[in-house]
Amino acid sequence: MPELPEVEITCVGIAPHLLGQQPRAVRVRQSRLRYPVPDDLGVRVVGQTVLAVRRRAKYILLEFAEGCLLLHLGMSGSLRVVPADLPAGKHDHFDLVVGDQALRLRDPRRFGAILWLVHPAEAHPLLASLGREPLEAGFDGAALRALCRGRTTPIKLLIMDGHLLVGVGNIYASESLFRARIHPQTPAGRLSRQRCERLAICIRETLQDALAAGGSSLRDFVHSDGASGYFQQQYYAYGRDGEPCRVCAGSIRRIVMGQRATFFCPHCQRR
DNA sequence: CTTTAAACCTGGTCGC
DNA sequence: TGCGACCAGGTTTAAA
Repeated sequence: MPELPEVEITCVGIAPHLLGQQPRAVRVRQSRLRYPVPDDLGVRVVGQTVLAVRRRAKYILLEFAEGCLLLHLGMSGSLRVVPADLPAGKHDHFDLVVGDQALRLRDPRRFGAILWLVHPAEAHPLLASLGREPLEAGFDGAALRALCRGRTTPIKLLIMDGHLLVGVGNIYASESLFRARIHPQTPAGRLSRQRCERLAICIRETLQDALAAGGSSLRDFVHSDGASGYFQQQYYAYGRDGEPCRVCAGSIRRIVMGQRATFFCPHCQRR
């Protein structure tokens, strides 16, 4: 699924279609997502005004006076704004109908989520324990170093731990570490101040570049207005097992960390 | 507390 | 063409 940049772009893409609007219906075609879709969603949102559309970590939050509609795209989810009468496809599980349009969730793998959070939404267990936003002012080398202090966990797993830092998924974790020239298995607590500084910058740059590129191209992601997928970003490491490093021409390696594929250049990236 | 693996689900690709 | 094995962008939960 989308990582932070893709979720952010989705959020920005759908917002103008929803802000200030009052949904007139919800359609739940498949309620068995990651969590059961609440059956009283319609009661909560129909006729209520969308006051804000925002992102926290990889969650999209539609704010209403009484609570928030929380959307998560899981591994394969996408949100599009489509004509309200457009026939739904096999994996189009949910519509929020606004005027003659519908915000439509498509999610083949059904790891996504739709929940209703009463205010204060931030107190909900899913949101309460979330880590720092990497693009927020104040996330710098010192902040990252504080997260790393005393931890032996490999740095790649640390920057993917949503309770510490949000938004960095499997692709951008490998990409950020490549840019920072840090070996993914380096124990987090053993990174020098300088390397923490560099990694913090590289994480931000990696995410910013993806944002600028319109999000990485992903199999299941489609732009919110229905345009075709994103421009395919050129990765330095991700998915390039056995291919030449773009910096040193050495061979990119694939290992498994935390059950996830991890790509790095053994020559450029040091512990 | 930390670390690790299993679980949720569908579909695409690859080798035989 | 079919079929099984393996892979995929996330995150929670349970077990060790």
